[in-house]
Amino acid sequence: MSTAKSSLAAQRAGAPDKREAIVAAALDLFRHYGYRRTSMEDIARAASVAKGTLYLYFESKDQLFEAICRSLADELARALAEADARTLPLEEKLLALMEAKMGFVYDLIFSSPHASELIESTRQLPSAPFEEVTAMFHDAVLRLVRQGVRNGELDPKRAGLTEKEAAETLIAAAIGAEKAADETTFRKQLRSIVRLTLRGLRP
Amino acid sequence: MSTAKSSLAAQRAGAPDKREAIVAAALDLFRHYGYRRTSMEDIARAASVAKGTLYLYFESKDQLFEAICRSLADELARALAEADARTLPLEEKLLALMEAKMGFVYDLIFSSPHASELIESTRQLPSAPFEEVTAMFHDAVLRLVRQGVRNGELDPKRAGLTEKEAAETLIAAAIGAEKAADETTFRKQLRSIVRLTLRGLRP
Amino acid sequence: MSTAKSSLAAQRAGAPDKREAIVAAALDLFRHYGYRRTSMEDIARAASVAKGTLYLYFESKDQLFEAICRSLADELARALAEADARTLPLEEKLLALMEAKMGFVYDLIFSSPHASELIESTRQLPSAPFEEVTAMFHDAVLRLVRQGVRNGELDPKRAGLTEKEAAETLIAAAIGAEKAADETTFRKQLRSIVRLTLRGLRP
Amino acid sequence: MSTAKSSLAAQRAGAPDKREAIVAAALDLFRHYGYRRTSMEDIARAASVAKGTLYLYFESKDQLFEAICRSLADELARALAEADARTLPLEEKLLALMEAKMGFVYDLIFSSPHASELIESTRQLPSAPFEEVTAMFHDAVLRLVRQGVRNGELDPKRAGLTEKEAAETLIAAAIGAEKAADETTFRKQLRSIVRLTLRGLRP
DNA sequence: CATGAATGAGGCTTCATTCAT
DNA sequence: GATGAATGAAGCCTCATTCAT
Repeated sequence: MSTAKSSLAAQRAGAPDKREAIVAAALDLFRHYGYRRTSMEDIARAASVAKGTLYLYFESKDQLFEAICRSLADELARALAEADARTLPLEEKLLALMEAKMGFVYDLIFSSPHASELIESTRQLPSAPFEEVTAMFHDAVLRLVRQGVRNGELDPKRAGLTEKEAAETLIAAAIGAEKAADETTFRKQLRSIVRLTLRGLRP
Repeated sequence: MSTAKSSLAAQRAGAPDKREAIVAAALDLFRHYGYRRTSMEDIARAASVAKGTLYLYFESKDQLFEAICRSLADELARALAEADARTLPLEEKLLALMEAKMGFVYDLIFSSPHASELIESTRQLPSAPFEEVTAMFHDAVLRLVRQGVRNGELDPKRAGLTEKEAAETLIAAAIGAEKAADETTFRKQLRSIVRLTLRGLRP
Repeated sequence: MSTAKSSLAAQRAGAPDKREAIVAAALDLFRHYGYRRTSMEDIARAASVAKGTLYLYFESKDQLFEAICRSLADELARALAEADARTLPLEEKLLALMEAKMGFVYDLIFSSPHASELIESTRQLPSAPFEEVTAMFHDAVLRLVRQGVRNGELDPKRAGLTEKEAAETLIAAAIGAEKAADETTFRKQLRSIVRLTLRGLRP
Repeated sequence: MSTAKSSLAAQRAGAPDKREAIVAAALDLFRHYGYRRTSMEDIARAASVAKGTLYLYFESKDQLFEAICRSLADELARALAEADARTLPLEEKLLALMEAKMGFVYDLIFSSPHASELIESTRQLPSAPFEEVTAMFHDAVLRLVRQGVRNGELDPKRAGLTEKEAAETLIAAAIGAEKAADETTFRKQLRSIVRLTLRGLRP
């Protein structure tokens, strides 16, 4: 990711490269081996630092994990904001948002056999960072639904749903795609889910 | 401690009471505290047996976990078979199947804060037992879709999907409901998802 | 200490020998190397048990230490009670009490270069056990002083002290002997201190 | 951080300020938190220098501790010399010496809950500095006893002691006062001990 | 001289598993 | 079969010390 940037300035400021290296190494290991099967020793080795160095940047294994989650949440927020900024037809726009959100989860997390452990820990320790970006996502979908209603493209009432319920249902259904076994399946299922649920909301 | 207890019948069958007690205790603890935070000591205490006894019935903690999964898979299979045997209108029947499957996962597993850890472990260790019942479930939904097509109630082609793809999409979408925060939400979302996706498959 | 006593009964009761072995090993090591320079590993090795076994008998290093202090306090209490029970002339009786108390401290604790660390820790963690026996000791000396006054052997008022102050002063002065460099010096100094202070209290 | 500070004079002498600051900070921390609970990091922070700087002035944590002891020993030597120089009646003079010695220990060291740890370390690492001043103290008391004998105020033989033994006993008894729980008690007990032991040495 | 990031040995504790009774 | 005391590998974390800047 960061290739040629270890300028003197960066070095002076507490070697942020090292922090990044630790986060990267830890994320990689957590994804491949799970939280509990990854020891601080492993992380240190993977990041090419000494065990003690980890504790210069993170107070504990848990806090390192939390930092990773925050970092992931930030990245997800960026991807979502980008998708939200695009101007596209309804279905395309919804798909873009869904792909940003679910694809992120799928790619970075559920791609690993220990993803759910990551996600799980997410619920216990550092829920905050993810809650924020999740709220942002729900809001974007709700706005899209409202716009569709105004355009006459959608009519949630026909399906017995309020606008908000419709948005929540669209999201809930799309979440199912995260569990796809491979990326191709994931994209296909996500597209199908979006198409079917949108068709179900048509006037 | 326990010298002359348990009936002869129980004795003959290898004291199945004890094995069941262990499984029940372990399931309970795993659900409440997660796999890694539950020690064999805890399980033994909860099952009112000695630690060593656990190893008379299960080779290791992992194998105990696998046994739990098998037990859960059996229970799920029973619930699914029951739902599949009922005669109901298309939407009701699909909802019954979905509730059997997703509701089971939701109730028994996702209801706990450590559910995903359980599920995750599922993927690593004992995928087999769940794969079988999952295949059974997919088959039931596919049969339902085919029947709907024959009845003229569904037309996957209109949505650009084969019958099999339609079934997979219905399932994938419904899976999203598992993540609901509470049971009421779960049931509402599952119903909405089923309704919307089915509407999307109408001719 | 306990040579031939590991009867089956003893074994069954949680192998108290082992607990004693641990306490003995730990006391020895603490005395020779100090609390912080003695690792649980060292203690385990000296007691011929595995590291984990220590935690079957004591919750933590600190609690092991506290147990040692309690054990010492009990031993001291026994020695004091024994001395207090003897019938002797005033000076001899006082000396017997002092030797029981100061000698105990001297022998078991101050004999080691890390004694004060033991004592110090004593003040922080488990002061209770020692406080009790200390109170018992002060009480015994005070009773002795009062008896001396009744007998006409002592007259604290001549030195401007109440009976209680006289007792406290006798004790305080005797404490100084604990710091003697070797046992011979200790006994000689204690005797001299007792004699001089008692002479100072004569009518 | 500190670029252009400290006067040229200070610079020339090797910045003695800094060395003193370190010693002062370390003494303070050792007294409040004990040797092992005080990290080099803590000392550096309290002295407002970098951790590495400590090692420019002291080879190790132990040597820093030794330096502190030497510094304390010097201070004690000054106090003793001052008391020894005064012209006072026997009891007053002895009390002055005792207060200088025991009071110093009491104030600077036993005043802290970790005092004995300090004292203990004293015995291991840097006994030398304290031995010298201790010898000086014993010598002063011995001279005082001899002078008392010449004056006819004291007669150790009556108590069965040589002059040297009498001096050692006076000191040993006074040491007990160091353990007083508070300064008022300390002063009272020291005075009582001196009075009683001196009375015991009277002709 | 001064800095403080980096090091890594070493400490305490947990827990899955074994085995003598 | 049943027990639970014992084991010891492995984990997380601390901190005295070093060294490049």
